[in-house]
Amino acid sequence: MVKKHNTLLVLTGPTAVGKTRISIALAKRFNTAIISADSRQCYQGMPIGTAQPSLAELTEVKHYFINEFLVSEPQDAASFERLALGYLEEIFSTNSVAIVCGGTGLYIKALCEGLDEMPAVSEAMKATVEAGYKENGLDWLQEALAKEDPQFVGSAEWQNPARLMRALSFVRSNGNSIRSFQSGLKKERPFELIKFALNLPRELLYARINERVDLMMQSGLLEEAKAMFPYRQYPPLNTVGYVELFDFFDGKCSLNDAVEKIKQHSRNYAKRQLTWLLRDQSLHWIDTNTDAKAEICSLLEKNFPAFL
RNA sequence: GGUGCGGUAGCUCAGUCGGUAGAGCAAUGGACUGAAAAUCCAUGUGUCGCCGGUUCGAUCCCGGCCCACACCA
Repeated sequence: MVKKHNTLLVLTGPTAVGKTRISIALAKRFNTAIISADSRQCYQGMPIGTAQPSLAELTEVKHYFINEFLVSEPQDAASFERLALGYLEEIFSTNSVAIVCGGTGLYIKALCEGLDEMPAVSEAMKATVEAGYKENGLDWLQEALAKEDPQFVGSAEWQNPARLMRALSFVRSNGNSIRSFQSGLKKERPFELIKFALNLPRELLYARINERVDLMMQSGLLEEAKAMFPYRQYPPLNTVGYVELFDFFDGKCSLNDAVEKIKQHSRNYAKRQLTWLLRDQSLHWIDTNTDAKAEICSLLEKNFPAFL
């Protein structure tokens, strides 16, 4: 028997565009599993705020990287790349099609193109640098980098403390500039890729986001956030839907204001996702206003008749 | 009715010792290879409540009016 090429179907798009529903339909059609590419749905204890698939959906179709980790064990793009490649191997052992679905563009890029290999930075060093920044500010970070990592100076992200802290803790841990590891080269993957991005006219998307936030509140987001409140210092809780409610718990704003902020920040987030995604020339864009599933299938038929 | 405080960007406010004004948030666009639902960057003409007066010139000073809030009756 001739072995068919394994194929990874990627389904992405801004938050609340309707990815989950369509990914389930596709998974059933191909009788395969779904790998979530979502930097927040992978944690336990926040199913409502991160809009995880429902329990029914999760039993209907096998999902990976959903509800899998504690918020005290933060994941990142590199761990996702490693894990997802493992999941894929498992899926491809019995199936020639796999689906990745999620809105975290960097994770999808990590899986499809790979991240450059680089040594780890110790947690202790991260903490030291972060403390230094908190105490001495951005100038301190910039000056330290100017001295310790001249190669990084003039970086496009010279004002971005998150990037600077990583760069500084990286040189201090490894002795070399993080830049010397960043080749930007794409890795070869042992499977075909077909990438879809779902979208909606902006006004409609924003209306859906607003509605979904109200739905989350009706479904118990407030209680969920209350339960996660003790873990707020963990990075995964630095998430739209939780930080705003934490502010409410702190007495910084009314519940109503918090909910409005969640909507607003979700809209901002959707725009950032779109900005990232729009640069990816390999994406097939699909308006979910139309019958997205049919559109995807017809595109698949055209490009990859072997599947159907 | 009286007194006080205020009316400036979509919102909250700052400011101009008189030369037509600026922050935060929002909005819009953008960046982003180990926190990515994070983080960062760019973009600010608005009858400075209305009508008069003083002045070369008023959003700023003066008078009147309207509106909001607080307190006193």
